[in-house]
Amino acid sequence: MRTAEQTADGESAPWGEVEPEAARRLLVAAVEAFAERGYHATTTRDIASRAGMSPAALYIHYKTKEELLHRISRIGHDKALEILTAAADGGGTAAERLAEAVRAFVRWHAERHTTARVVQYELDALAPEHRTEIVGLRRRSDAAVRRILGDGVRDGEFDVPDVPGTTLAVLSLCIDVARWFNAAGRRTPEEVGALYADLVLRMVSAQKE
Amino acid sequence: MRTAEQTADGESAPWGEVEPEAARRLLVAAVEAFAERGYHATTTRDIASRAGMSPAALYIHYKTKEELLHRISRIGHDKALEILTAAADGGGTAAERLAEAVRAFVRWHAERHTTARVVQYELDALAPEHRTEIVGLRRRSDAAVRRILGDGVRDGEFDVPDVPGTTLAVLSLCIDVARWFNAAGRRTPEEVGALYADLVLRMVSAQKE
DNA sequence: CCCCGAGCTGAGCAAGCGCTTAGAGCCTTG
DNA sequence: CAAGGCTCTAAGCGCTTGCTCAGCTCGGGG
Repeated sequence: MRTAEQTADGESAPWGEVEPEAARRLLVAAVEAFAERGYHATTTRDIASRAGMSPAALYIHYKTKEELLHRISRIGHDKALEILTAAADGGGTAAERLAEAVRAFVRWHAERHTTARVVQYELDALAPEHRTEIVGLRRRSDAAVRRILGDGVRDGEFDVPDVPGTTLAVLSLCIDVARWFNAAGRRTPEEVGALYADLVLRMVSAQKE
Repeated sequence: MRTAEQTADGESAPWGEVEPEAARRLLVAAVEAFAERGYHATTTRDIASRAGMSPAALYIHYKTKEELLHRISRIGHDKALEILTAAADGGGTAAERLAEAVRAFVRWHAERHTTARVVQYELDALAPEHRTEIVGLRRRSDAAVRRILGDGVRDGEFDVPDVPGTTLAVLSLCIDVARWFNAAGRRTPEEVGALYADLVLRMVSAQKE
């Protein structure tokens, strides 16, 4: 039986897997604080007070401030990898799968840009052993996109002279959405996802003649 | 007569305009430290010792640690704006000017990725009045690229349904180079610049039929 | 020869940091 | 109702932070 992990529409809630509730409140508070000020500029007192608790309460649920960051980074990277492998393994032509990968990945970076900012820009603040773990997940994300491009080239759908370089560029374009996306701005996450899927398809498509 | 501002080949040296020499040494040390660990995680003691001085020496040349960041950010943004306006105002077709803008802008982000990382990712650490000044420079950079795209659409060279959105995507793609570029990696700044110029041209080119 | 201002250092201050500890409150179990 | 365990708080420890200040050094002008 699932509880907090699932919402009515069946989509997984952002931090449903974090239990108990006090630990989740602290983690959500940490995501907001890290995204706003950065990991190093955020104090444990700030996190605790956002969660409505005393500074000491944090250490009942997490050993260190870095463990909080690691949990956030791990969950976020799992989600990112899930989105990209789902698109890579999905049905359809390489173009359809690439468009879906970019659309969904960008949508996640825009919709959850608070989380994504921490996930993408605080890697250096992780302890060495945690960083190598996360880097492994990132390599698998890279492989998923590279596979789609490779399939498209093989099937003659795409014209991509430099597959690794283009993979890097596509992922880079999507990731940077977390930096500039503003929830109060004019574009919705869906609109940005659609725009970016179109731009990426243009980057890789074989020219008609 | 120019001195430290110019090298033998006529290209401007990175921090030539910073005088006297001790102030420049401190600034270069700060760029390295900020890029490696981030502004908030860098101590004034670290900056001073990298420059071979005592912590107190920093405050003879700069009022605060934030003033150092502001000077770095200002010089970096001036350079970025100069690169983009030079390309926008240069001769040739819109496609040639866009390719040159991306090539030069990416090359700068790769070659000087230490500086670029501080310039692009430490905006939030600036004091409010310094931030608004820098945001103004960034808007002018945005306008330079938008102008090239607008010219290309007007002349029928480009097919760009969403000019502001595509401007954002092009700049975003270039800026993110500072995050992932590794000087020890396989690609040279020139190679990345050429690859990215090609990818961006594909994004905006009218399809042949 | 002495003085002087500029550049720099050693020592250190007040504030804030991550984290610990002793114990209070309260829910569960028998 | 008593015992035990879990969650949380108030207080604070040891340390580091950005920054200050009295004084040392040293090249150039009277």
